[in-house]
Amino acid sequence: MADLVYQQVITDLNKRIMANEFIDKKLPDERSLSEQYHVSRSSIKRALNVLANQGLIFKKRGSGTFINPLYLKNQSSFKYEGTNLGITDSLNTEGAQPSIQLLDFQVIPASQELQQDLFLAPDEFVYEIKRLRLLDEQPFMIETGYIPIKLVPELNRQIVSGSIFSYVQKTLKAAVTKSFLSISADVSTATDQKLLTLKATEPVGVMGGIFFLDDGTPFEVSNMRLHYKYMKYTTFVSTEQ
Amino acid sequence: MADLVYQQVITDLNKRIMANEFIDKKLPDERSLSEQYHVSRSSIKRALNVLANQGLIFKKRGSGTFINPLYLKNQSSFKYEGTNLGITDSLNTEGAQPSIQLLDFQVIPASQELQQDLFLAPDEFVYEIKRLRLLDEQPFMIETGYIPIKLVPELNRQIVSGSIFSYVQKTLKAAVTKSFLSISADVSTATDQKLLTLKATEPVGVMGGIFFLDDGTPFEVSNMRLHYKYMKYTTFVSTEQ
DNA sequence: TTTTTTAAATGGACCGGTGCAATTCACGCA
DNA sequence: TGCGTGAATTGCACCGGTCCATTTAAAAAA
Repeated sequence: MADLVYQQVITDLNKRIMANEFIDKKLPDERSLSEQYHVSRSSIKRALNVLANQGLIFKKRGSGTFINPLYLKNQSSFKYEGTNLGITDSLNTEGAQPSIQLLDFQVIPASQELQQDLFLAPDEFVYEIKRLRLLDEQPFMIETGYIPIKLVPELNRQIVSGSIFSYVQKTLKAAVTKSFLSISADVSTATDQKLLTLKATEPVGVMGGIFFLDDGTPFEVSNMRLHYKYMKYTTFVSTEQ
Repeated sequence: MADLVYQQVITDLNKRIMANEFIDKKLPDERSLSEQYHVSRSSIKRALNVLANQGLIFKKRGSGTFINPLYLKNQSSFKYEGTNLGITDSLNTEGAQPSIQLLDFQVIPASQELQQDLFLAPDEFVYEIKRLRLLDEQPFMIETGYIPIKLVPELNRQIVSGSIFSYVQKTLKAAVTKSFLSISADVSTATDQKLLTLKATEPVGVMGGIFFLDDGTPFEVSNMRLHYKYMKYTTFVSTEQ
């Protein structure tokens, strides 16, 4: 992935953990790891912190560092798939073929709320992009996105029918790596039902997000309505910091 | 909160940011902050990293550190409330009066799935606790929790009618600080509709979680069905680490 | 004036260290 | 046998430094 020291340690520890090398569920102490890997203890700590934030290990002062047993026996319903922006560009498709159907594409003046969220002046314009996302022909998500035209002036129907994020990464050389995300549920509308092939009683999952570029520029406001069986957001939460 | 150096820096920077002290949305550089606060640059970096992970600031190498504008103008629909376990013990009640109604409380053998998730032997027992949570008399959540009896042998109806987590914190002196969390949506069942006063077409939000003690001991498996208007999970996500 | 080059500013990675706090464990005493 | 007590183990906070990559700005050249 990268040539950074602490990331190499992460990668290697991950391998060793998954290979069940630490039978007693206990990792070597930080000082030993520092010697084993020939890196400073700081770098070891950094690597371990990342793993702890992912819920893969637990650290206990005075006692040691231990592997989260639930990570090994992940035949359970819990399968944490690492950080993702909640966006389907980085979706774990698991063999299914993702596709996109463009519903609508136009340029409109930014509403007041969009002005705030995308940090725009009152007279600026945004693309409004409505898309239907499918997995193996099965529609699962209606996505309405708003992107300032000034950020990507040359957007067109063809680009928008593919992955916008990867297009941006190539042309602007700026990755979309951060987002505010809000997750809720809602009654399905007639449109939802038609597009997502839902029964009247079946709901949608709603994910709203503001996506940012590396440098903090708000890039897109997105509203996603998902077939309720396809929305499953999993995460590891820690109140410590 | 604590007497830790980097946390003091976080607290103070937070204040200064909210007080709009940095009019140009730019923070002093790390080396200056290090001098101002009379702490090492490492500690400054640590503090800034926390703030960056919360989405409050963005760092740009070679350029500086900038405040996320959306944090100041938070009159928008986005109001990020910091890390929480998704549990209502730490709920932002905002004036509303939370209460609990105990629906059911018994001891049962751990199912196979519970054995895995709570790391139990086949012959161990768990409490099954069904509770209805309300805000100002309005029921909003049906919660079914499973806790190994060996962890809290002296649990009773009275304790369970209040906050289990704060009871644990007092008696075991071990806080519940981490959780796997899974968020989805579902059609409401007849029971949901009755208890949460939902119409037949209205859905529930579903939050499933495994909660851990500080030391990594799986403490509780919880399944929560929420009135869909009360489920709103917000978070800041970054793919970098 | 415009372009190119150079230097300064600024965050990132990493090191190797000090002292401390929580836990564990062995040893000695009762 | 059981219970302290103290030493060893282990992670935590923090320091202050080196060198580097990226960005911006100033200086020099065209």
